[in-house]
Amino acid sequence: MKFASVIVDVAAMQTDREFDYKIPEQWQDAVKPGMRVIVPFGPRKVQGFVTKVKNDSAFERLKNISELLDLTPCLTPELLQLGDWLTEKTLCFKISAFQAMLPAAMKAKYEKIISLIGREKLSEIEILLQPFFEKRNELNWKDIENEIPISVIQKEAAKQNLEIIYEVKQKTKKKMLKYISVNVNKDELRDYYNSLTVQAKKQKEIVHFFLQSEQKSIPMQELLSVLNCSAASVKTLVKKDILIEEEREVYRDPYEDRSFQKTIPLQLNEEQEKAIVPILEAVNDKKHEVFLMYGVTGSGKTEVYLQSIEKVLNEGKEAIVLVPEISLTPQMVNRFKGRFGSLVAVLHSGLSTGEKYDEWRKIERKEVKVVVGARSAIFAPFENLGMIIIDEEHESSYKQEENPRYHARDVAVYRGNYHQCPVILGSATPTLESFARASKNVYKLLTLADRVNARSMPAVEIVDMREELRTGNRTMFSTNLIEKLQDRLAKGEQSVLFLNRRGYSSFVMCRDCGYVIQCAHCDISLTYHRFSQSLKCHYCGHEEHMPTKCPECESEHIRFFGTGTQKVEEEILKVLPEARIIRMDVDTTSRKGAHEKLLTEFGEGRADILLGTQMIAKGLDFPNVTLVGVLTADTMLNLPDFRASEKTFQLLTQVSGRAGRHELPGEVVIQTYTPEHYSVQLASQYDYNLFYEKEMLIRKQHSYPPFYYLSLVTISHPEVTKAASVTEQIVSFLRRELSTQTIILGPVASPIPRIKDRYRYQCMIKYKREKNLHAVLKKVIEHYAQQIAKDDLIIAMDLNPNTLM
DNA sequence: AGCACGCCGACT
DNA sequence: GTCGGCGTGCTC
Repeated sequence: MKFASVIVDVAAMQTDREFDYKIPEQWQDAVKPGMRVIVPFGPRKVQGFVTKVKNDSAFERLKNISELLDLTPCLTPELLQLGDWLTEKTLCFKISAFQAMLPAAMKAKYEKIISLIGREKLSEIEILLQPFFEKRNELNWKDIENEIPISVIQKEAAKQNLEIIYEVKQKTKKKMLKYISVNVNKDELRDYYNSLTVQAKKQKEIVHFFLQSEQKSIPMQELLSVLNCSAASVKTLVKKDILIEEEREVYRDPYEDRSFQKTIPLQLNEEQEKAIVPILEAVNDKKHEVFLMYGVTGSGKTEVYLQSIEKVLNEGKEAIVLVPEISLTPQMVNRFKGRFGSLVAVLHSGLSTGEKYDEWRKIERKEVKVVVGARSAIFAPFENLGMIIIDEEHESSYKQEENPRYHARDVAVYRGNYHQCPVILGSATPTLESFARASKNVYKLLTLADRVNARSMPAVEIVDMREELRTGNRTMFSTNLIEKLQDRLAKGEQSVLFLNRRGYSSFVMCRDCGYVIQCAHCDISLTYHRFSQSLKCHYCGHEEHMPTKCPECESEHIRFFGTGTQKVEEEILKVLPEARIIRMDVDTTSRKGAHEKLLTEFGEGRADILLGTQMIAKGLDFPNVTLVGVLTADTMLNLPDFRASEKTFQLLTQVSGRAGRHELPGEVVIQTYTPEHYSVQLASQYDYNLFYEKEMLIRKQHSYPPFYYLSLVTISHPEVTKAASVTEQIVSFLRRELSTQTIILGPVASPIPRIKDRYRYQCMIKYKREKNLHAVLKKVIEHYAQQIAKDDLIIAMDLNPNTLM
């Protein structure tokens, strides 16, 4: 008799442990750790992951596993182990860690069905229920839960008139297609063809098709349409065992109808050559090393990636490439598919659940060797990993902002160590954390200081918008920028205008009394949405009408402040009426494929100006772009975020890199209200090193990363006093438990003190070495487990948070 | 989490 | 005397 330890799909403190089950006889040899199963759990059935298979169990009254969902484990031994690590490092539930590693399609869906036990009993049951069973024997719980009191159903269930069935369903199935293939050899087939009479015309055609065809099998649909015959005649042949019918899995391929221009490795320049040598060495020596490839925009990092991967493939190994969601553009995909063709799987949020699942299946079945994808692609179930690349290493989207709050960079280092393979972090503006590690030789620094073909970085001009205002220019464009735009228009060159929306919202304010309209449930101002003429809250979704007069003073001078891309577009057209503008923001790119369409349009020169938000900051490479304008450089600087300067520097550098990437020289105009700020100044001079030094000093002064590690505990509750008092208790507990060198700040109200009618307090922990931190924080959660479950208390823990909001 | 069980007040 | 409210505890 064999037993399985199972982690069940119930994300809760009390169920966050293994439960043992008996493995039924027929699956004794089949069940392996890492497989998904369906198990009875209390009165219901849930999905679970087998973590161990063993010969005994300490528990006595064991139940049987109900169903086995996988033929091969979907979690490799490595991923199972990684699950333990994730659970410990991010303080999440084991089940959440497992689910984060798999495509959403593999998460179970639960259904509750009420089934009538015998038709003859229909008259016995509650009159209320009878009409529902008039035509059918089964009802979906969802359809009746609001129609009939639950007690009625429970009573009938107790009387054995009804049965409640708990079903576990898969979100997405494999896409199956019916295939027809030949079941006999060519000679037999020919004999059979000759034996057919003239009446069997269609059958003859079908057999003839297979006789002259190279392929042994063909999708049913295709066969029918090619020969214009009916399914009946095929069925006849299947019945006679000449043909055979089978279901086969097919992939939903999002790139099916696209062809990729095959590319060959480019000649590397001296710098690239110097950078790739240690990488190839590490591959050769099967050595785990982390490389920080610090390469200015346009220095040809991607070509180094491609040639490194080529080496890895030649060694018979696999590679993972992470790219930020936002720059996972077709341009980027093309570069990888162009070089490695069908060996590449692509994983990003633009794909449907089914498409993502299919790409993942290609990885699982080892049909691809390279994965290009966003954050979660770091969990690709490769078993022979030879390299992990994280492009744009500094991007904050590599950190998941929900449980498990992991950073893909940390997972990459873990996996690199497991597989003893190199990890490459690439960026033009590395995070201070990574650059500091490179300075201490923890990471190996590879530098690409020049752009390929020695093109110079575009000249950057900083425009002081306060000065503009003083000279009477009240528009959002400086005279300088308008002149340059006009110039490009005249020359037929293109411009990119970047509107920094982060940290900036279009709030509504009364010009008479200064009243700002806020959300009723959150302490945050509402955002004006022109499209629906309404005010929305970004945190809870609350929506209300745009008022015609101020709710405070009844003044009619109430209007919205702030700038959306729509507004900017209108403003440009006032000054440059002949300009053709493409606008890119969440509104214009929400439809599938819209993003790509707009970029293609711009690339083909069908517009003069590309106007957009964050999403145009990186990856774009258009030869005709010679001007980049940043409308508001400093909106982020005012956020309560210790990384504000770093993010501003990164963004300005990235955006500047969009201009003059080809023959035509580029120019950049940065508009700002704080031109003297070092992040603006140094970005304009492309001086990363000086920025690094300056920012490091400030981080040191304030005990922020990379000098200290950071953890943030956020406590929320519907009552202010409760939230505050619990935070107070937690802070004093932490002060007792943690070392004296550790800095514990709080309790303080969160930067956003209330979200969805919940008051938020936080406590910040700054530490250098704190061996027991994870255990201590876990103790905190355990201590409040009761209140979390019953009293609507939420304690959120973020180890190494990206933002302090 | 989601469900059953059980204890208490309000009702036929 | 029963119905239904929610607090408590368990799920292999």
